[in-house]
Amino acid sequence: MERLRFAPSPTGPLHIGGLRTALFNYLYALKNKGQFILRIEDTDQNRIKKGSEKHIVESLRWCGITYSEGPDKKGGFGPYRQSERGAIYSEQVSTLLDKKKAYYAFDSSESLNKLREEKEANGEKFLYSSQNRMLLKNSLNMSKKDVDFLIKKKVPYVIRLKVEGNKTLICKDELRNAISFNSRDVEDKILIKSDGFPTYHFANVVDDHLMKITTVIRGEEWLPSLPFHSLLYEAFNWKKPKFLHLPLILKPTGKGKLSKRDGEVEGFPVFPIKWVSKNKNICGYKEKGFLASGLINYISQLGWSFTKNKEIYSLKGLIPLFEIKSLQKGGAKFDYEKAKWVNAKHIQALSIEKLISLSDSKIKKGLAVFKPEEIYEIYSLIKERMILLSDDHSLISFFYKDPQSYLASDIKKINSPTLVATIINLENLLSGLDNIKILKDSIYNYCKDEGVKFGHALKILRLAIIGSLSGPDIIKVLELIGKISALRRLKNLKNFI
RNA sequence: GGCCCGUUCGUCUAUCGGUUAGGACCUCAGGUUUUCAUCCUGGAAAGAGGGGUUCGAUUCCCCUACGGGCUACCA
Repeated sequence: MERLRFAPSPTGPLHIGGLRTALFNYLYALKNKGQFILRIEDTDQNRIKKGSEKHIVESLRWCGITYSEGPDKKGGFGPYRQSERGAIYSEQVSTLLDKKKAYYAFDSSESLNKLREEKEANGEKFLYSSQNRMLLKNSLNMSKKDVDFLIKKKVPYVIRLKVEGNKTLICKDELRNAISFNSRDVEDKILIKSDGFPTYHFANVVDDHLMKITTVIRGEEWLPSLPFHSLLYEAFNWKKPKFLHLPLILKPTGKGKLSKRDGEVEGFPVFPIKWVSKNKNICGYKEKGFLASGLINYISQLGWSFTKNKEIYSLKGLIPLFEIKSLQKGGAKFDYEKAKWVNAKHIQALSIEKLISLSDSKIKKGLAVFKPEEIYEIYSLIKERMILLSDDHSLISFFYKDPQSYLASDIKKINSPTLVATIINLENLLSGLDNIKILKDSIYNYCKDEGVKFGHALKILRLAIIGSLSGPDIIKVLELIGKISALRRLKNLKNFI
């Protein structure tokens, strides 16, 4: 059985790159009737940000990406937070030490940094690797007695993997096939840090093995670590999972991959749901007015493709379609316009009842003066114009609130020497009307008689009623708000000009 | 700099050696709706460059260019 995992670090909010990784793991697991689990990789105590784990969990929940095991769920392979698995890592690293596949290193990070700088100044490169590990301060070139002495004296140390030099390593990526590296370029990376915590590399490999992960789907930024991870599996003599590295999601403009900071700059969200930290409150897709299904649908197509000339799918609908071979290798630029278009399609697929239930309390309060069937009518009118759920504010408020002002450019568009006269005529027409249902015909006939363009008359009416030159069917709006409100609004416009 | 990955319309993508290189977003032009929008029709728009292999290359190989990632006791 396939077992997939999403393994984020709680160093900040989950962003849409991470969400897509989670999504593809989820899709692949479900497509193969396997399991999808969540594991929190909190091995860097310094970078943990409070609230991150909660943000990750709630984002996934909002999106409907469910996992069967995780920090907040029981499972047979827990705990699911790496910070709670310390004993496991100590035990595992000691087997590596016993097998002489790993060694103690006593070099301080300061001394190594200095070495790196010196080498770089000469245009050279420093690697803690087979090339020069014998020149450094580690258990490979010390007697056991000296090593024990240093450890006993509590001299800080790390544990590194011993990587054999000058071997060709062929690693397999499910998307790119064989990738070859030379092991001399692979560092003896740290397995256990001096604070006793494992590094990402070590904890990740140990946990994937112990949690029986069969396929690892992660971002392309991990591709350079693949040879190291492979070597680690080999050092343990463990069976490797399949690896698949997803193309990165790129910034819409400029260079590089999309990062957590881009949203604020580019004017679109980068988090599924809002992120609240100390004195900041950053809006997410949910708050922006996206449907979870719309967001998921859009990001699923970054690095994958809309198949069969159909582009709108629910999360569930995506599952049977998911296939590794239909994944893209190159990075994909994020396109907010298209994301909105996809979202609009998802809104259009909603029932009116559902749409009504999704509106916030402010709107519900404003609409309280209307009868239920009228409210239904209002939402039917605006639904097709909605791109974001939050568009309801601008689309609905004029039903219960008179326009407060008009754009000078709009006034200019309707202005003519006969403007005031036309407004007065419209007022008269309206007030003399017994049945508002025949309003449209009355205006039409009036226009015909007076030689006024029907479109022009309706423009004036629209500006007066909703305060804008574009909006839903103005006749229907007028029927809903009633004669009294309409007359008041016409008067307001007349007074304004 | 080193190592690795990638490259089809502006953007997301289809194409499993032979196609008028298809679709979607965006955009432009028409049309329907006696108003707005929806919607419909149509247009513009691409194989980075150079070498091979082949009867034939967007597709396979090599080189170059460009883009990206990694290069921490961060993930």
